[in-house]
Amino acid sequence: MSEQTVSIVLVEDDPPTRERLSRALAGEPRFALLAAAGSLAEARAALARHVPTVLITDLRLPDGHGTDLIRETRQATPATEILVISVLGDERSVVTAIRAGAAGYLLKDGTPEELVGAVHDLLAGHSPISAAIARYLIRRIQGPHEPEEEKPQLTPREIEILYGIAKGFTYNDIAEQLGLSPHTIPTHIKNIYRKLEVHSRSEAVFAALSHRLIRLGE
Amino acid sequence: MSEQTVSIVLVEDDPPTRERLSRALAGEPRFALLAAAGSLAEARAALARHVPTVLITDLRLPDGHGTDLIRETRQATPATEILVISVLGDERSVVTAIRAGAAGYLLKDGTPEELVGAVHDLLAGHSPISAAIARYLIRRIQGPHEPEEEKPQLTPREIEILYGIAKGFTYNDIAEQLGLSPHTIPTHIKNIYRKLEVHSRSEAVFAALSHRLIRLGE
DNA sequence: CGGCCCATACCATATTCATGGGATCGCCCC
DNA sequence: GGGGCGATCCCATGAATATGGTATGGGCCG
Repeated sequence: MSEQTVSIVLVEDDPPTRERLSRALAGEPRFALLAAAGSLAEARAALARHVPTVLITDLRLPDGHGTDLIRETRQATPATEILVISVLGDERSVVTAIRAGAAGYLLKDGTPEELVGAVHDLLAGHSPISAAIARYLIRRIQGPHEPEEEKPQLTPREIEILYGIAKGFTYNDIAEQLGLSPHTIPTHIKNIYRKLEVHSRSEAVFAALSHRLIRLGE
Repeated sequence: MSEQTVSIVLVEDDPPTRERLSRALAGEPRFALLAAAGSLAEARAALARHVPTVLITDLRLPDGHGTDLIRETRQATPATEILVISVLGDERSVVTAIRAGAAGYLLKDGTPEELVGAVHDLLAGHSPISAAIARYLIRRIQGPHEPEEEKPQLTPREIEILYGIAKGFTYNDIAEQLGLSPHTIPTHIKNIYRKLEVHSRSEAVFAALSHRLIRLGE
């Protein structure tokens, strides 16, 4: 990727841990630790002076939350890769931090080698993630464990008509598009209403989208 | 988690690689390699006989695709943890495999220790993921890089009314709910139509959902 | 073959909507 | 202080909708 120096800003409130992480980073000659902050304020001050290649930050800080720092850094210097190192392994923390712009997330139980490796991963465009964390991401990707809820099933024709309704067409428009008699449309719509348990076009659109019977997309 | 034996089925078409992985797993006394299959057919036969604790599989197989195996196994024996080991690092393969039910995904360049560690991670309910793979997941979580498309912006009042429409309420219903005069509703709706460039209630609901002005959820 | 469901077609009526007007009252900003 | 805009209110009319019927033909399946 490059033989150049990798500048790093480290944010970690616990002094012994901060020391430990600093030493771990110092083990790699190419790494230049620009600053080691112990609070959000210190971190902001450091980031105002330096633009690091990598930002390594804790989430729980004495004067605020690391996700704010992540968001700010993403805004100010999007090229900076952000690695979270935290003891917080709950889903909310993880997802929030990643949404804020973190590219990696390690739990605090790693070895020095793992930390150095993680930074290298980041520079290679990869995303070092502790296995315990990754499970959350996997679950997110797999989607909300659909309990195969019995969705009210509509016939293909009814689906077509629903799309017509969603697009705001009138009965006559729909009839013309589908090559039907205008008198046929109300019957289909009546059936749709019954199946979806609704009583108006707009409610039907909303319900159909909720049940994923039709999809968004213009 | 347990001191019991961990039964494993391995699926990998390349004989030397299969040998290498088998040996890596054999290094752990608690692991019992039930079968080492070289094709989808062999894998299915093995899984018909055994129900392993962990299934380790390649994606590209001579007689089909590993994701099918993953899907089948998820269906048949949901308790089996599934680990993908593949050279395929593209986003499609990764996401498809995970959606199919894989709980871990390693690239094929790992050390024997990493493979054994990954299996232990799986048993602990974690998700071992190669850093190169994880970047895709992160990006998915971070959401479709919103191009900050200027969505037509509605006033809070208009949003409220839109929800009313989506739920199928009539003008009078909405007016009553919001404590407004029934005569006020049409005016708001006219404004909504203008902003969304639509001409009916149902189309407005559809457009509003497309633009994420209102959200699904009953 | 008889039954069930989908798709189709038609009629009638009361309700609701869409849309054109016009109008008042705050609030913010230049 | 004037202009813009959001929010509110009111009226009127024609168009579209919701909803109750009834009815026919074509598949599919036991």
